[in-house]
Amino acid sequence: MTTPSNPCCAPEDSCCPPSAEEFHSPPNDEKNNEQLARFAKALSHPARVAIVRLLMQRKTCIVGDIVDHLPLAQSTVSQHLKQLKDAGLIRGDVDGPRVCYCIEPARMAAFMALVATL
Amino acid sequence: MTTPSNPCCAPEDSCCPPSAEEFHSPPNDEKNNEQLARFAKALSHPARVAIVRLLMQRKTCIVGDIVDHLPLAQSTVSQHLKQLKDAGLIRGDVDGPRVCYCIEPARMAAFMALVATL
DNA sequence: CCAGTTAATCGCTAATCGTCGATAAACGAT
DNA sequence: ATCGTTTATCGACGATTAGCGATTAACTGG
Repeated sequence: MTTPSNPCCAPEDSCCPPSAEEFHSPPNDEKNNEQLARFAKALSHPARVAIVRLLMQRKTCIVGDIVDHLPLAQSTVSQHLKQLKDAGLIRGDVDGPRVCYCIEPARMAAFMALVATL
Repeated sequence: MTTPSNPCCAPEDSCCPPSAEEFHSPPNDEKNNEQLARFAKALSHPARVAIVRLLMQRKTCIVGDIVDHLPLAQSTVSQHLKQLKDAGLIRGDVDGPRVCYCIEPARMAAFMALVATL
């Protein structure tokens, strides 16, 4: 067991500064399909969907708390986080001994926009 | 090579009658995550995204034509179609020797709605 | 009935995924 | 400097995916 529900960041003051990233204009269909597939693959497992939901609800970027919220081993959760990070949907900032994950809003918007183009 | 771009159905008069399926009210989060993951997994490959796009554009439900539009073997395309069908995103109606695939609009809407809940 | 067309299924191989326990790496506190 | 905490990474294993050619099944037209 880890620390008993100890949020890594202040609830309102997020540890992840908002990255000012803009959504680029959509390229050709080919690239669009690949990008959408990449995003979709990142969300193709219930645990990863749950993680994204968790990060959307709690703006603070917990990480050990995520493990507590899922019925999976710490290493497994870490792998899921890696996949989400590789897809660009979340970001992980090192904060002392812990790592704070948070949503990458621009990428999330990009994903939703791509879904809307279907 | 198959028949040279021979649409299986009349362009405007679709061979797939509109199935009057309604979108059920969203159950708990657990189920939502699983359902969203299922949809996302179906779209987690560029070829399957391309197929869905194709079926959205051309309302007629081609099938051999899909193979002509993708750089994949017929058997591979058939597997992708099966996955999309298993996820409920598309439907296949037998029309003589051919099979007409088309979008399942209610499921598509359900997917988009789930994505919007993130 | 037979030949041809169309799509699905069957093996097969290589690659990736999901999961875990164990270990390593980074850090704060003592 | 060492210890405890936290997270990432490393094997290992079984399950799944992606791809193909070959075969089978279903249907139509002579």
